[in-house]
Amino acid sequence: MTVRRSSSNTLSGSTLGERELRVMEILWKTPHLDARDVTSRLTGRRPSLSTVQSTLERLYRKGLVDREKRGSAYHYFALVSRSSLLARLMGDVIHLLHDGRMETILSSFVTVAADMDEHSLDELEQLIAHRRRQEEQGDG
Amino acid sequence: MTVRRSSSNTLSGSTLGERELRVMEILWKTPHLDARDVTSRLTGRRPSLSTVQSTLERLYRKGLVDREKRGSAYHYFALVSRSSLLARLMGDVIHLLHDGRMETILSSFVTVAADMDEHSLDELEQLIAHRRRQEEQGDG
DNA sequence: TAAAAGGCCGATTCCCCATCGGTTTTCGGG
DNA sequence: CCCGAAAACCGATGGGGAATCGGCCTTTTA
Repeated sequence: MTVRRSSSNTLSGSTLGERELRVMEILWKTPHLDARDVTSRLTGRRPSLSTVQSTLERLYRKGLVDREKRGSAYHYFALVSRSSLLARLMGDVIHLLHDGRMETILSSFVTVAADMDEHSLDELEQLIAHRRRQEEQGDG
Repeated sequence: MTVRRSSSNTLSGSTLGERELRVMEILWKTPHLDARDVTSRLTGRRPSLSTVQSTLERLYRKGLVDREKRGSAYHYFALVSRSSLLARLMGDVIHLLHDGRMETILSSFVTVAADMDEHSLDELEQLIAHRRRQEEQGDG
């Protein structure tokens, strides 16, 4: 049956797997670890060293981490912060469902924030104010 | 090689494929279509009817659409709105990267909004105000 | 230089989406 | 009530990415 397709999951360009996430968490907590260190810090079932190496390699190719040769082994460190990655993934999701109206997006923002914590609206306002100040300095 | 894993992409419970998204778009635009109608509204390369049926079936199982028998065929309609889905997917992403500090999340919100449109901060503020009014009325 | 440690590659397994063809069910008309 | 068409249903096929290792080659170092 002649079947032609490009990619099954065009959803987000920057999807991460479970293990990849765990590894990012470790690198955010403690930068500059080699594959062995990362392996030893994984909780629960420990995959083999080469498995972790593959994971790190994938993260490297995705541009989420960088590395340096230190002796024989690479030392890895996160290239994107947790909040950067969060922003990126949110951007992907938004781009995916964008209908042209900013109101739709922002409304969903507020919904999520409100559902999460009763004080988040206050914090959100403070952050907006902070952001404004930054923009005035650097851009205004 | 004995390999045991639960799921490769625990990223979001509600991930959608490309075609699934297209179909949702169509149902948001025009509710109550059967598989044939949906197929005819797909732009570009037209998959066969059974392909679209499978897609609708998957969306049905995911709880994103519901259906009613009308004669011999099902009529499908969206169960979640575009903005609901957006909120859901954002919630998934956030849950995934949550480090316990609300500030991280909200900061990413603002970053994304600011990157998207220079006026979005204003709109965001208005939405927060609107939300507050709603909460005061319904929640005291 | 030889052992050890690490990187790199290919093979597997899993899971999910996309895509159909073929079979069964259903429905409306004669 | 029976038949043919249309739809639903089922199972096979193929593709892609993640996770998982074993094994081989390279590099470090004692």
